[in-house]
Amino acid sequence: MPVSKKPKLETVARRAGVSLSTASQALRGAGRISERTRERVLKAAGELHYVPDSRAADMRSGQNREIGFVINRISNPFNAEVISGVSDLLEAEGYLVSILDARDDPRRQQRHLESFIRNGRGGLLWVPADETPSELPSLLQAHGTPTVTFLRRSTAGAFDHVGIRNAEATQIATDHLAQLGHRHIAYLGGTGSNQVRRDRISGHAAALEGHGLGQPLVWPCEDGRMAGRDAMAQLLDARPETTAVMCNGDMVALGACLALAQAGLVPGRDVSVVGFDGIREAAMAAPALTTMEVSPYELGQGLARVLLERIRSPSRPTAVTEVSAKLVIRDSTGPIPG
Amino acid sequence: MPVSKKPKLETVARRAGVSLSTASQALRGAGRISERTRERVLKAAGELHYVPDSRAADMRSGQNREIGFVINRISNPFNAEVISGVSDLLEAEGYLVSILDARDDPRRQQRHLESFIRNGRGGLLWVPADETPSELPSLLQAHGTPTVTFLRRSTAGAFDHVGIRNAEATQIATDHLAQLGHRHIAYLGGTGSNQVRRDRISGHAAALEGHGLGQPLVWPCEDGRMAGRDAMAQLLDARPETTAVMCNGDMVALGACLALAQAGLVPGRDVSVVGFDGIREAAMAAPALTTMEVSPYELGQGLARVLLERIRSPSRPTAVTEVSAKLVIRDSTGPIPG
DNA sequence: CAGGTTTGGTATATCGTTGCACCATGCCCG
DNA sequence: CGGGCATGGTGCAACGATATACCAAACCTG
Repeated sequence: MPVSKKPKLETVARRAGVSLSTASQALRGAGRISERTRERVLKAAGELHYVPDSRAADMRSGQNREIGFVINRISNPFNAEVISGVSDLLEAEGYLVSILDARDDPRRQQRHLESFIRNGRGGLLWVPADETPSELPSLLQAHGTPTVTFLRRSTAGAFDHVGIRNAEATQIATDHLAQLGHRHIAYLGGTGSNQVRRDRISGHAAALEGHGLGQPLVWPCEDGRMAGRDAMAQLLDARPETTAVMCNGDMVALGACLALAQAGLVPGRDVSVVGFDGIREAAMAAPALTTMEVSPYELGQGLARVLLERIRSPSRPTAVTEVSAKLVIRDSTGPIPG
Repeated sequence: MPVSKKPKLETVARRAGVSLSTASQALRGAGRISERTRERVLKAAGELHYVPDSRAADMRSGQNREIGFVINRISNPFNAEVISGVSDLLEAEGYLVSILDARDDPRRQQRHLESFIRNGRGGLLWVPADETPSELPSLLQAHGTPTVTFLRRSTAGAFDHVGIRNAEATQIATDHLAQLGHRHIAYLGGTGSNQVRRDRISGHAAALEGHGLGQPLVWPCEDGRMAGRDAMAQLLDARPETTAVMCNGDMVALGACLALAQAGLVPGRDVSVVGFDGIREAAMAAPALTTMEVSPYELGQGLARVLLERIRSPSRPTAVTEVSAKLVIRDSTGPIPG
C-alpha cells in the first residue's frame, strides 16, 4: 500500500487550473462561480479523493459541527436509546455526534472533557459523574462551549439542563403500589448519593409517608440486570415480608424479576416490581414491566434540541427542562397477594 | 453567564511577559526554558484556564492523538466490553477514543467515516457495515489514515485486521454438542449474509457433516435478547425435535434460554444452548451459559495495540490477526435428554 | 582574554482553509 | 461612448498553534 499524501485544496485547484479561492468557493457552493468552472473543480476533487480538512476550515471560520456526548456509561440500554435520539436529530442538522464513555470514573471524565475542549468541539452534552470537581464546569464556562447537562445537574445555573422530575415519578409509582395494598415496599438499586437517586428516594419516601408506611427501606446495588437480580435475592432473604419493590432503573427491575422467578415467585402476583426508564426491553420482557417511562429516544431528541438552541443563541439565559415520567402499568405489578 | 472569549496562547504569553514561542515551549516542556519562567507561564495559563487548541497544534505538527471507533452498534454488550479494552489501552498511551455508532446503517457509516476523514483524526478502528461500498476503503487509503478493521473485513489487504476464527469456533462448539449426543442442532441468530455469519455457519456445517448430521438448520434473528427469545420460541414450535442450538451471540443465547424457561424447559437438560462472545453476563446468568469465549476486553486491547503499531510504522505491510475462541462449558449444555 | 560552547529566549514561516477586498472583463443604456 | 453594474475570479491576511533558525548573554578553558 503506497502511503499516499493527503490531497489538499491546492492540489485540486492546480488540477482544475483555478486559484485556491475559486476552488474553495466552488466546493462550498459559495461566492459567484460559473457552472462550468464549478464542475471542473468538483471533477478534480473527485478524482483526487479530496476531502477538506475541517480542522483548518473550522479554525478559520470559527465553526465546528462536531458534538461531544460525555456519558456515564454506554452499555446501559437507556443511554443507548438516548444516544440514538440525540444522534438522529443532530445528524439531520448536519452535526456529527461522537461519544465519550466516562464509565462513571471522574478521572476519565476529566480527561475526556479536557480533550474535548482541546479539540474545540462545537457543543457538549454531558452527564456529569457523581464526584465532579467544580473546577470542570468553570473550565467549560471559561471556554464558552455550548453545553447542556443531562440527568445530573452540575453547578446550578451554569449550563442548560435537561432532566427528569425524579421525585414526582417515584412518588407516583410508589403511590401506585400503595394503592394496590402493598405495605412493605422497598427501594432497590443505585449506589452512592447522587442527586438523581436522592430525589427518587425522597419521592418514594413522600409517598410512603402519605400512606403512613414509615421510613423507606433502601437496598442499594449497582446498575444492571445481574446486580439487580442478586440484590433482590438478598432482599427476599433478609426481608421476606416485602411484597413490592420500586427500582432505580429498568435493568435493575428486570434483574429483580429474574430473582423472583428463581425463587419460584411470580412478579406482579407474589411481589410487585416497578421499573424506571422505559427502555424497549421493558415492554417486551415476560412479564412485561410496569415502569415510569421517560421515552429515552424522545428525551434524547429533546436534549439535542436544547443544545441546538444554545448554539444558535449563545447569550440567552440558561434554562432547565424537566420532563415528567409516565406510569405505564403492565404485568409486573398487581394487588397484594392473599 | 458572560460569554467569555477563549484564552489563546498569546494571552498567556502576554500575561507571563514572554514571547509566544517561549510560552508554547514552556507549556509543552520542550526546548530549553528556565525553571523560573516555565513556572510563570504555567501559572498564567492556570489562571486563565488556558487549554491549547489542538486543531491548530495538530495542523502545524501533523499529529493527532484522537482515535475514532466506528462501530456497528454500541448497545451490544460485547461491543461495550471491546470499547472498554480499546479505550483503556489507548488512553494510557495518551490518545482519546471517540465512538461513532453506525447502528448497522451503511449511510450513517458513510457519514461517520467522511466526517472522520474531514476532522483528520489520528487513527481509525472500524467495524465495516454489511453493505459497505468499495469506494469507502479507497477513500481511507487515499488519505493514508491508519486504519484497523475489526471483526468484519473490508477489502482484503487494504488494512490491518483483527478478527475471530469464526469457523473454527462454531465447529468446536457444534462438535461439543454432537459429542453430548445431540442429533438435531439448529443454528440460531444473525441476519443477512455478512462474512462473519457465513463463516460461523460454515464451521457449524462442517461439524454437523463430521458427525453425519446432514445440513444445518439456520434460524435467523436480529441480535439481542428479546429477538433471540422470540426466535427460539418459534423454533421450538416449528421443530420440536431440536435438542440443541448453536447461537450467533451470547445475547441471542440468553434470549433462547429465556424462551426455554417460558416453555417449561430447562436449558442444559432439555435443550442445550451454546453462546458466542463471552460477555460478562454469560458467566453470571442462570443457568450459566456455555459459550465460545473471545474475551472482548482483551480483544479490544489487542485491537488497540495493532492500531498503535500501525501508527508508529505506517509503511509496513498490513497484517491479519485472528484470535481463537475458547469453549467454556457451563450449565446451558448437557447430554441429550432421555 | 580570545574563541568556543552552553543557556535561555525570540522572530518568523508554516499547517490548510476561508473571508474579504479587489480587479478584470463584458454588457447595458442614456 | 463613457459611466454604472453585473459576472467571474484572484490575492492576501487571517485562524492558533509549533518548528526552526537565529541571537544575546553568560560561562568556560587553555
